[in-house]
Amino acid sequence: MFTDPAKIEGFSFWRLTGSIVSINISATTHSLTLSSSEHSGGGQFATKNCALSLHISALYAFVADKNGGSDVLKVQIRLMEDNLGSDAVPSGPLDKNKVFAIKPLRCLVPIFPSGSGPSATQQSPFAFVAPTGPFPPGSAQFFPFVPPNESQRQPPTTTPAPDTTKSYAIPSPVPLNSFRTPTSAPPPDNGTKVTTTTTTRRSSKTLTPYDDVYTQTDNYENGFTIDTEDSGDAIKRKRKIRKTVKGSQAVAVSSSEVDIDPLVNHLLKSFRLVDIDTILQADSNHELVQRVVLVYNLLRRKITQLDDAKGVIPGISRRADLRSGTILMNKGARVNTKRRVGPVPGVDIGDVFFFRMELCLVGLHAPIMAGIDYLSFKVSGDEEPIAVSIVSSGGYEDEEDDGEVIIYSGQGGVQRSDKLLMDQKLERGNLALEKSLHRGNEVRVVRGLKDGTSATGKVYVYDGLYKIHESWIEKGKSGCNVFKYKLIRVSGQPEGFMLWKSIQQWRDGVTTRVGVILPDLTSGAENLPICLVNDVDSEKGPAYFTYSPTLKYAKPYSSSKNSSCRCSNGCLPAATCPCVEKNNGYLPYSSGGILLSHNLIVHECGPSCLCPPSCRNRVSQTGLKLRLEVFKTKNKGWGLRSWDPIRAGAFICEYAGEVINESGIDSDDNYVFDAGRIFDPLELVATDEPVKIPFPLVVSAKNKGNVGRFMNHSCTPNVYWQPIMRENEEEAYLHVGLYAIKHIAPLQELTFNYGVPRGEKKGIAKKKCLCGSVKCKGFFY
DNA sequence: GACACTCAGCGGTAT
DNA sequence: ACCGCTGAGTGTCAT
Repeated sequence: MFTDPAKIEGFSFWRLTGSIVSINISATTHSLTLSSSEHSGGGQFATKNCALSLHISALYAFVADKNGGSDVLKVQIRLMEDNLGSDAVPSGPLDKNKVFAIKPLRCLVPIFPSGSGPSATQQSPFAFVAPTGPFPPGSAQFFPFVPPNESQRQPPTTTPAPDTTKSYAIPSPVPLNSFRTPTSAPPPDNGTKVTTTTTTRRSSKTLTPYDDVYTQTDNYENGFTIDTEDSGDAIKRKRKIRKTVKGSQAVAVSSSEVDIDPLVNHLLKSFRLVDIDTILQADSNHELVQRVVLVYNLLRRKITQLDDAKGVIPGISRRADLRSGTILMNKGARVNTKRRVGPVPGVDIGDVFFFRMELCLVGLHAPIMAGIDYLSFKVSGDEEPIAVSIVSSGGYEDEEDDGEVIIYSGQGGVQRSDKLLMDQKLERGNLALEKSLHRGNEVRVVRGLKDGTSATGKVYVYDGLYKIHESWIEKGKSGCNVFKYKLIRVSGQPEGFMLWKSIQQWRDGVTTRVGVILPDLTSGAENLPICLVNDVDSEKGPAYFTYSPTLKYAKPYSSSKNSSCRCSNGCLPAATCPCVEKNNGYLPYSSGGILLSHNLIVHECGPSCLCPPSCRNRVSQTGLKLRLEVFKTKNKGWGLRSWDPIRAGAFICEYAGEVINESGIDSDDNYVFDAGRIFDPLELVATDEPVKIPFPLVVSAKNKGNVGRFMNHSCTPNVYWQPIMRENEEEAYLHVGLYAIKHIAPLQELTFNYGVPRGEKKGIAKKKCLCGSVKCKGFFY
């Protein structure tokens, strides 16, 4: 019981002015959150302005007698007083015996005892660091901590100023500690270090979720009323529950969506994404996540291709990324729809994504634009947002140090190019981050990075869980207030973004890749170097061969009446050129060089076409775009992988070598590519036709070849091959293009399915498959 | 080719 | 209704 005035000594008081919207008090976390609002125009409340969170050692609340007909809440707060700097705070005569009245007033003014006051003698286990700095240069103090100016001190005319000289009667005080549930225990401290550096503005102690909250609402005119557990409906917000249209109920808003509806249905059916709830019981989350992203990209690429063919039509959306996402969402083809704190099933650290929609579809981050995803927790009838994930894309002025720390800027403030036009407010995502700071909940972090392999694109890397350790307000470039949050990665997680940093350093030559045998095994034959690496054993390299980036034809197949194009600026999708027509009227590649659909044959422009080498229809002819490396695998000899992330549909490389006769296949040659083999059907298109090639093609890369020869077999590959035709007027050259099936994170091994020889081929022995996939057949040819 | 600028876009939240 | 660390395209500028 709080009866002895002496016990108040050593604690700070806050005189609470301003129109307080809510007061949340957690007996578990020993924190107090006061939200103040501003009376904005139109007689409405904007619950915007400031919230203040403090760690308190004890708090007592009382309901006083009726004061002029309305209840008046009187709150006495005791704060630990360590580090209180008397010069930075308004000091003055302070009667510590006071219990202050809280009424709907206009601002929040801290009052600290003078420096000569007695220091805290009761050491609380809860650290309280005074909100008085030091603050970094250029930063502003959090609003409530700024010494108030006179206008702030002035109470509004409509409400009486708190009487700080008059003592209130204290009717039977009830310590809030009594609200604590007896079973509530402190959370496990997941190795998170409690930082108490001098710059820490808040205690970074891990906090439990508020399991017990004393909630209060403000109706402004009538003062405060105490909210009991079951009377919070006034502020209950009903969450809108959207019904997703499932199954055959097509969305078909626009005519173009009607066109692709059969394709969508086919994709969903062949990828078994029709009724995810049932499927989930049998399939793993991982597989489902993969399939959703795969289907999304197939659909997006197909829509892009269809859009391209139509040309630019003003007023018609070209956002294939959004449209394909919407279609899948409406069909219910998404996973992890229930938003959650912590990891998302089926998504691993290091997974890459290329569109915000993908993050949404797999349940990693729901908003398609906003950087902060949060959800509301029901707390005693009130709702309080907590952040669950952020996307750090460098859109604001973020900084990061070693890849484990992020200084994240809050949202809002109307961002124009790189400047803020107004102060950010503690609302929405910012408020959620603030709450998460005190709750100490884990926040998923997605790093948005520039995709070096694409001119405009971005890559999103899931970097695992972080915790918010600090928050403060800074003045941005344009002088407006920006909220800043310091997030530190939870330790013990697999490498995520750090890998990207390492790769960047290898690329920049800052650090050397461990185990490099040759910096460029092509000796300059390709336009990018290909590293030879062995960090597994002492083998010095693969058997000798001659590097040749192109396919060597002894004699081309003859072709009749083939037309070449005359597109001097390169072939365009909407134009009618013979090369586009050969591809059934669609240019096979996107402007970024991504294969837009799976084709029976890709007809690229040939040697006699008049288009430049930069033509969009010459993707496989312009050399490597990805920084590849040949590396020693643990148990499969040498393999191939990429330093760059790879988008689904991206051209990786050709399978180069010497074209040989079918009959000339050497049984000892492990570097044969036979286009005539039977390949597992790819569920990539709305067709069940197997790949047909116009004439046999067998390539041996034993003596001569390119990086393609190092790509190993897998029963669940991430790469597939696609016949590419390049024609002259009289000659036809068939090539083997290797394309990414799905998005591939850096340093993941690139594999394709080697296929099964047709009929009984002598000398081609089964080899033991070591791909390690759950669907491994155990052998390959 | 590196930005600056523009704008439609849509799920989610708040009103 | 409003918001937003999109994404693609176009325009502008300094190399």
